[in-house]
Amino acid sequence: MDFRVRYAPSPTGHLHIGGARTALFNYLIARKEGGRFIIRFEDTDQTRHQESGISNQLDGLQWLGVDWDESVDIGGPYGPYRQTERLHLYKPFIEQLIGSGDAYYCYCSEADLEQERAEQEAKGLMPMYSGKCRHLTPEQAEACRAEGRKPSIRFRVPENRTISFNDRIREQVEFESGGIGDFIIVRPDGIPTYNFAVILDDHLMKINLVIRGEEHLTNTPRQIMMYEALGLPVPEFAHLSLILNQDRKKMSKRDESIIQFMEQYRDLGYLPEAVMNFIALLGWSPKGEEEIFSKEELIAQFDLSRISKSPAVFDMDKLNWMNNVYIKKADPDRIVSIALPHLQKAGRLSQSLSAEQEQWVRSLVGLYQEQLRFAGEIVPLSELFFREDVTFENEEAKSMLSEEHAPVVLSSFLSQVEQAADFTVDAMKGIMKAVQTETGYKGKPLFMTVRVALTGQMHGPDLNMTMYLLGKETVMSRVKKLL
RNA sequence: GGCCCGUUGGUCAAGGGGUUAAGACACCUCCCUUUCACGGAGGUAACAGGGGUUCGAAUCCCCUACGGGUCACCA
Repeated sequence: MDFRVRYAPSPTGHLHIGGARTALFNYLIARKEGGRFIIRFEDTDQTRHQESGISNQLDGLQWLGVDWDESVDIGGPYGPYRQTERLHLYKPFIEQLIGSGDAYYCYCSEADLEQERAEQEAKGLMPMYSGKCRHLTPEQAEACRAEGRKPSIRFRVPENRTISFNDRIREQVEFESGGIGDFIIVRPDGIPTYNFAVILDDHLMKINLVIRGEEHLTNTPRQIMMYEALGLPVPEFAHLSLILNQDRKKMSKRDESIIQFMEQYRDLGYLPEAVMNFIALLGWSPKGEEEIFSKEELIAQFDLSRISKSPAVFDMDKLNWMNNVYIKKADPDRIVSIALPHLQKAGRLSQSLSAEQEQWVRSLVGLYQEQLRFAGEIVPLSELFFREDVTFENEEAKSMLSEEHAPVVLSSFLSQVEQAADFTVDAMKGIMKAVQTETGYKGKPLFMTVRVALTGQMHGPDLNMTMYLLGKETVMSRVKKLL
């Protein structure tokens, strides 16, 4: 039998970390097992649906490096791939359930239900549908219709049933049907609810393993009861634990302690392969000690049995470290192309660059490539190249220039720079060497003096490259101001 | 509150009856370097608590605590 898994998001917004991980795990297992990965959209809630949600999800996954075999854009043998286009497919199943008595019409209005809930809560009971429309006589039903009430359809939850299933991650899980009230499967407007549509779609699309978030765990017994009432085979389930924020709370959409959407990572200059690698490690751990994996390696290594039951806290520090690992290894031109827009957006560079400027940017980004945690970080890191005047970062830096050797070193340095025939990176070495021979200073007194004079900082990237990138004019004017 | 799931260093985590309880991030120290970053070498730091079972429990069972999920005409 073909191995088929799916990611079934609701198209309400951007691709979230949790969704990305669910999609990724489905994708990895599909590729590993030589199965098919399907993306289907659960858009039955008309009030929340956003048209852009579909492309947000797909674009986010594409950026991450996850591809799919069947979905709304490329079609497939079991389409359509959005629920609102599948409404006609659900009809026979609804009729079957009504016919067998496993589902019934319920004429309660939302106001009725709300009142019922309020009464239950007042009595200290937990809200659960009472089942009062279960045994409506034809006359009562007729009366309701005469009042203009439009019925929803509820699933009749069997009494005294224990529903147990073997979750691939959580192992044996059991629920009692007594704790589950009859739930709505079709809204009065004829559109099925998620819990109902999802089982039909999974069945119709021949999904045999459902990998999804833990928030669906308690939906599972409902779904199993429906599969059974319909006489359909029940797929396997694997429920992934949640991803928590750094306060160990479930990430809420408004949570600002964590960057939650793929789009934001892309915009900040994270590398998709790093983000994929990192997300894969959220709740899954490889066999050995290696943690850096290409997509191909992830596919080869991935294994459902190594998924953790406990929730994972999203650790931004580690993501940053991992992204830096990938940036260091990346082709410099690629990092330039990601970093450049950040510099332009910050107003450091104009939108169109001369060939010379382009070369300059290449060197600039190259200077910082080893330490960038994400490409956007180039803006704060390279600040010293863009400001008008040198400002000293602290008193210690300033005092470097009041030492007695400072004027000696600087005036020698200035004349060497003035005389320099060319101002290439290699030429810088010669200049510093000449200053050394002329003044007799070397090491820290020499280099630190020049560094502080040019940048105002005691720490910074390679000095030769810094001088070269500053350019002859800037170097001279910065030194002159200090003499 | 009922039901369900979880709990190994600050974080991710390995381990599944006998281990000096891995490894990674972060942090600290040292080395490299004019400095920073990178890199390298070390270091601090954990089985939520209590009962069992067992010759022996981080590993198995029960209870408690804590965290989370869910109880919708949301997915």
